[in-house]
Amino acid sequence: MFQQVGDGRARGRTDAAGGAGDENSFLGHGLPDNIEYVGKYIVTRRFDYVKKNIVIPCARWRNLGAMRVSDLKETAAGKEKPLKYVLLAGIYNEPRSGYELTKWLQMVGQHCWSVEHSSVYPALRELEKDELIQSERLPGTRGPDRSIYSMTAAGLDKLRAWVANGSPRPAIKDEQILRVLCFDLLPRDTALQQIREVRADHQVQLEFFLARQAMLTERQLGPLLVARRGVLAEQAYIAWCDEVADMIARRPA
Amino acid sequence: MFQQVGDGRARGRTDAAGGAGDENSFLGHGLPDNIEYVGKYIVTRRFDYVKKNIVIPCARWRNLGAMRVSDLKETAAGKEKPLKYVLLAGIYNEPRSGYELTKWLQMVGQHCWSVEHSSVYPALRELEKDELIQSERLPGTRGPDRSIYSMTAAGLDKLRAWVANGSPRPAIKDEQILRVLCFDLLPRDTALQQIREVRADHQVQLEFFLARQAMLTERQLGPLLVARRGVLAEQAYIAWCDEVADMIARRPA
DNA sequence: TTCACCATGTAAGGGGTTACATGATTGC
DNA sequence: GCAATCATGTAACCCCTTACATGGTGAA
Repeated sequence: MFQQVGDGRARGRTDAAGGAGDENSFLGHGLPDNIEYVGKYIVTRRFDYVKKNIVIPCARWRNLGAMRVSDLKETAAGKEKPLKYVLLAGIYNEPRSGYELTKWLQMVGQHCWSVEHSSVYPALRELEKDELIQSERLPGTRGPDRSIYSMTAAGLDKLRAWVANGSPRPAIKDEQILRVLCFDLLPRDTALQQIREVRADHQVQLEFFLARQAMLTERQLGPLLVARRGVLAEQAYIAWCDEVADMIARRPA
Repeated sequence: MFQQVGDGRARGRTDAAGGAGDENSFLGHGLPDNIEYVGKYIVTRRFDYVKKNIVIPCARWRNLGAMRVSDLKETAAGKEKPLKYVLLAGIYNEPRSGYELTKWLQMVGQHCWSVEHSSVYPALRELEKDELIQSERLPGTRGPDRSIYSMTAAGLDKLRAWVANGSPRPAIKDEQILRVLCFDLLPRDTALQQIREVRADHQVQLEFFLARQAMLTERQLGPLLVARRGVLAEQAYIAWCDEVADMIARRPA
């Protein structure tokens, strides 16, 4: 019940602290409350090994190391990769084909989770294999037939559990901000023109989200709020572009 | 000069259209203007193979296929992975160690390019090997010595060329927006509490960027504008959270 | 003495993109 | 008939995260 790590370097204790009576004690220390996924016992030697799903407060365990954090992984049960939940969310709002999900993510989902079609189709097949979604073959309005996916009861439960959880912070990769960081490397006019082009691109995005917002009512609260996020995010980006342009324009060179 | 693809399925022409006189013609068609990186000749059979760096307008080339788009890759010369430019940008603004760059990206660069330290150190070594940066060993103020990296002339040129280019659109992964999309799966109070927690987290971020903005002047225009982006982005996120909370609160269930 | 932080590294693996592939249908 | 879009798929590979690793310093 207490697995020894087989790398020959383990120097810690390997005896079990187990037994029914001391389920909450480990080598004399009480287990901290904020441990979320615990199989039976925890030993780790570094605070920074332990993030996000499993939190252990500090190096109190430092010299006890024999078991690895990764041994706990299996206890974080039923965790799917994020894309699967993204697809479940898309299907929940409206039964969709793989093609439609891809388009939806690339248009509407621009600002939350954009992926290529080559990731979507395999993920859908896995979801169907796990019976979280089901498919129906329908003739295409134009073009070939497509498989329309819809939720199952199990899928709905899974999605609900995911929605109830907290999110990690948004992960953003935006090279443009870093280019602006180095704008003093460029002649003023080059910089100005670049930021104008960026602004124009976000203006197009903004208009898309505004149009989408206008199509929706409070009856479709979820999609409306997602569109609102698009509007607010693009407006903020455009406002920033304007500030950048102003500041650059006032610059001497 | 016109490479035949060796998969046995190539059915196209393999004769060169080359020669000094017809540099801009190919099999009777003029090359479109919007091709950015062209080695010598292009044949492709799908529009959607061709993205971002190389743009070919349509299936006009469809039945000419013999060469693959990937054969063009080497012509997009000197392209490094984005992280390297990110690090160059960080070092350009101020000589920094790997540890400092990691911290900088995780704090200041939250909203543009956050990475773990295990990606940073190898990338720095590659940059140094290519002589785009140089390092100096300095005693740590507290803790062990560290390698402080600074730009070389070659690195500065490389960075300037990158800054002058356009950026791809920001890539964002934000699960929270998709959770909101499905908020009607949750009891109203659960949803409200979740969005309040998210708001609080972004409030903390906002205050960080406000403090940083207050530290900077127009003398350090780049860093100031990056901080401004943080402020505007977080304000927009908080405004969205408030709208979400309002809408959810007015909801019946 | 413990805790938190400083500072740097390697190995494995995951999740995603890119390139490659096919072929039907509608619109100009 | 060319162009664009609909619709789905596979294989290779890349970048980054996660986990694992070491060890010094300063504050309570």
